Amino acid sequence: MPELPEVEVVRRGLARHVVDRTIAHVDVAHPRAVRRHIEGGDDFAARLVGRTITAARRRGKYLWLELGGEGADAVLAHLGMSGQMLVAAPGRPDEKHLRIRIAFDDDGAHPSSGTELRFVDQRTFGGLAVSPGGSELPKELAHIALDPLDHRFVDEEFVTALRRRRTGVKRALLDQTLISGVGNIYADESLWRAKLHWARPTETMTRPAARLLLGHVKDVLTEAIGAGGTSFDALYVNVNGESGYFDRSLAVYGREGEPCNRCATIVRRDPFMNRSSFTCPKCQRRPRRPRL
DNA sequence: CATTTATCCTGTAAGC
DNA sequence: TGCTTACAGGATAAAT
Repeated sequence: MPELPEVEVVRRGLARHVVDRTIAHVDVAHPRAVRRHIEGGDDFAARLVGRTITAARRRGKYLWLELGGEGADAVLAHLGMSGQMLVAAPGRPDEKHLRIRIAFDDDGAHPSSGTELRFVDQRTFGGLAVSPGGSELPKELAHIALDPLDHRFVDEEFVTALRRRRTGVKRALLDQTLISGVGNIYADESLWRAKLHWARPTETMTRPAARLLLGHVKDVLTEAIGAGGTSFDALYVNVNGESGYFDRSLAVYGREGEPCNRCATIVRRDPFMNRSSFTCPKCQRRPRRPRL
């Protein structure tokens, strides 16, 4: 599932393969993939043709491709649960869930000349849209907090904001308006490293405890990027179709019934927000007054 | 206003 | 074997 590390790996692939290339054709095969582009698929395509991609950027789980020329618009993308950005040879057979195809007008100078960009998305929670230019950050992302790997992220502001919340610590980690980029997998991994239960009320966390948690969040995200991301359900791949291998380093996520790496206690799974939370019941004590 | 819940979607796997 | 059901979960609209 694409969280910050997976999106960052994809962003790096896009920076390598499509930046400095000019768009020649755009085919929208499924309207749902551009549902956030209010003007529709035809307008989406028309706005891209002839534009040159000048940069690939990311905040949290969002990424965007900056477009040169008038307007300085951007193609804003979210991978949702199963979105893939694939760099493919044009002759390769279409993927079953191919949603958008972007072809380029290459003169042979770019190392990736001749390839096309495909947005493939099985569960259709992801999508692309053109975001009007004029600001450094696409305006649709104004409510998305800085992610913890952004150099502008201020640790002490996060610590203060976290402790001001009146909710469970995992809910807070998943709140993209508080800290962006963390999803279910890395939330569980960070909490395990910090020895915190997901239902721990944020208001009971000390500042040092919050700092330690944040440090673990940064560590796990950084390590996962280094491993090429987590391909737990094989729906996540990089732009070349390759899986990441951080799943081998997961301590609790998806390990129900297996022994904790620290104390060998059996990892348990709890229902949480229409999904699951994985914890070691010994390392991560359930609070007396849990906030679900 | 702050917080929580329901909803979107499809493929896989478990259960009967 | 074949059908039904549960599950995966990010973002957001709607509800509390």
